[in-house]
Amino acid sequence: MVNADPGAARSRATIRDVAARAGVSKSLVSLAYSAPEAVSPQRRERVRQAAEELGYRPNHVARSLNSMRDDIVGILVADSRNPVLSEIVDAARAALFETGRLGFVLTAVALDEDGTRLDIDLLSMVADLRPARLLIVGSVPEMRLVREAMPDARIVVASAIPVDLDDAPSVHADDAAGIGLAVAHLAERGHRRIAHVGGAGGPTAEARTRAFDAALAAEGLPPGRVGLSDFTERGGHRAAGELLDAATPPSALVASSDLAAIGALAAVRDRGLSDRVAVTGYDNTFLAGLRLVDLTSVDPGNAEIGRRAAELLSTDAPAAREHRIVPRLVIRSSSEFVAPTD
Amino acid sequence: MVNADPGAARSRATIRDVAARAGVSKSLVSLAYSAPEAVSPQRRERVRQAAEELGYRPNHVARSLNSMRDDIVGILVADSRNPVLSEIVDAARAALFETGRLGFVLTAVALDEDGTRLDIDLLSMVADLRPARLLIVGSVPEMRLVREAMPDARIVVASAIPVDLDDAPSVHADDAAGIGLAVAHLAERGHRRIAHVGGAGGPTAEARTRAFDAALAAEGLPPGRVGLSDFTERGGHRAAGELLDAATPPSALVASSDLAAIGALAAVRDRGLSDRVAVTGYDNTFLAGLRLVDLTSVDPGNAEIGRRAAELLSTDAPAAREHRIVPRLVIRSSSEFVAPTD
DNA sequence: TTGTAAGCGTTATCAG
DNA sequence: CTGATAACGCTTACAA
Repeated sequence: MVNADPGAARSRATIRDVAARAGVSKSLVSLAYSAPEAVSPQRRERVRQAAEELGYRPNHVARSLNSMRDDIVGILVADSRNPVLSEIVDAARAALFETGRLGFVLTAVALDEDGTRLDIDLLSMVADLRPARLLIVGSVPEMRLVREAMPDARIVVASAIPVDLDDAPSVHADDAAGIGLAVAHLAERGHRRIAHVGGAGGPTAEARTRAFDAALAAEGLPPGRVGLSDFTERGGHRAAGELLDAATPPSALVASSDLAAIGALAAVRDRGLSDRVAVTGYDNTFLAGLRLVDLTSVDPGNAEIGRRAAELLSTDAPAAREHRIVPRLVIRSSSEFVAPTD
Repeated sequence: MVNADPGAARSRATIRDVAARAGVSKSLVSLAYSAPEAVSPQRRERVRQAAEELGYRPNHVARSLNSMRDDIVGILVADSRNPVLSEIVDAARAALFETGRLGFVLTAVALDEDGTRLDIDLLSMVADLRPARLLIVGSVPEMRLVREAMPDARIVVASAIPVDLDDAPSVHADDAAGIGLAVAHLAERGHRRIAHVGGAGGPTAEARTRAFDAALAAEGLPPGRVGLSDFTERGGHRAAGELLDAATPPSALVASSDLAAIGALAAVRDRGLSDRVAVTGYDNTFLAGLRLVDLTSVDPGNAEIGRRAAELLSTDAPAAREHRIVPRLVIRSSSEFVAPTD
């Protein structure tokens, strides 16, 4: 049998193979990886070389089996197709990589007949890997279950309010400030009848609507109408249509998302009101930057949210419960013009 | 010490706890999961009940440590932000779920200073989980390394041509047919000077360009110009601009992606040529369906690609090397009108 | 049909 | 600094 040949790399080399080749014990090899400074330089080098020759890589699974791992961090993302969340994830991954950690991203949310549910199987697999740190990106449902599955992990939530998870710091954009920027910008351009397209689709939407009301008041403007819309293009189109067809239509629309804003833009265009009705979006996704769209949008600073979250995750120090990132407004042609005087 | 109390669920229940509670041995519990029919109904029920009471879930990591797992399948996606790939992944996951398998998605590709590279650490972690089956979605670089890391796994490639992986079946859209649909549609509308926006950005782009040339010939049309563009909006905008500013501009543009088409649409609009120059996209992503865009696009049938891939993955039977999914054309206003006569 | 024992690859403990 | 030895949670021959 060929298998009898010890040199026949049947499959991956193990720590034993490395030890044998380097002429040391298994434990020394293990040490050489986990606490290099505790091993004499000569031996360390021999181990390194043996490992290289054999193409050895430590088995993550075996490691996770008997100790919590601080070198891997789980990233649970609520919706893998949401570009906002993707940006945050990418930034966080890059930052984690800097600290020498391996971030693996899993979409642990499944679409159920009635809404979204946490995929318990996937969650338990993540838990089995025993990551010492976990990043939750977006509004993952049933966060309590996450904590139960990983009672000892440090958890940070990005771009969502932690629910049932009162020990997890969160990093998110300051939506009130963001909406405020949009409203102030429009007011500055002379708009006085500003309406909101949004308010539906979850707590984030509701918070943005409240921020809208507050921002109008802060600018000394009369209360604005709200066309109820979720974050979708269809919703924005419908809501904007209703607002524009009213007796006294607004001259500017502040939408709760870029998609809703794009729907609103279509409604505006359909009525021949382009360059008469301003529109602003939210999130400054790549959509806003498309030449065909060219939408003024609030940039929540997703990359910074990701970085800050990674930072909070990497430390062991206690952290403030809430971290607000300051948004900025990216002005494009959808709102550049001055409000027409009635 | 509280720990002395065996009932104090320190953390997750293990197979031992279940065995103790059910009054059987560990192995029987294991058997009850892996080969239920080999265990007497009474014992099986007792095990089931004990497991439920303790909230026991098998530890995936421990399982993977000593046997290849056919219940989990790894999904390697080339670019988590590509909506086309996301659709395929979602469809595949749903189909895998039907077969009782757990599909976990990992983006194993990292952006390097020079291009994309496979994230070897992540790949080896996937390999450590020992999935019996692996789905590669999109053009993952260095596929050879994937095979090396998992020599015994069944691999299927979706939406990409397997490179260095001659034993893996692939499922992808029939791009030649797709481009053919777009060209035929335009020809039918009276267009005779049709140009292509694309050709750059990888083998897929090149294949689409060849298909474009062939399609023109098939329609009996003269060869068309190619404005070199990658899949991005910026690329499409630039390339379309050049084509439109030529001495004899085309009356229709066939783009290699929706994004490139959207860039082209902007170039068309900027020149006041809307409703005079038709544009078609490729992939029929949600972008094409936005009212503001309303782009005719080739739908490659991503959901079906995902389903077929999952199907091929789930069986053990040898499969044909290449599976082509038939695309269809979704006609929208960007190309509905009849070509203006010169 | 059930139980015993030996791994899977690694880390932790604790004598040398 | 090194090297046995015992976990980690599970599967899987092999015995009973």
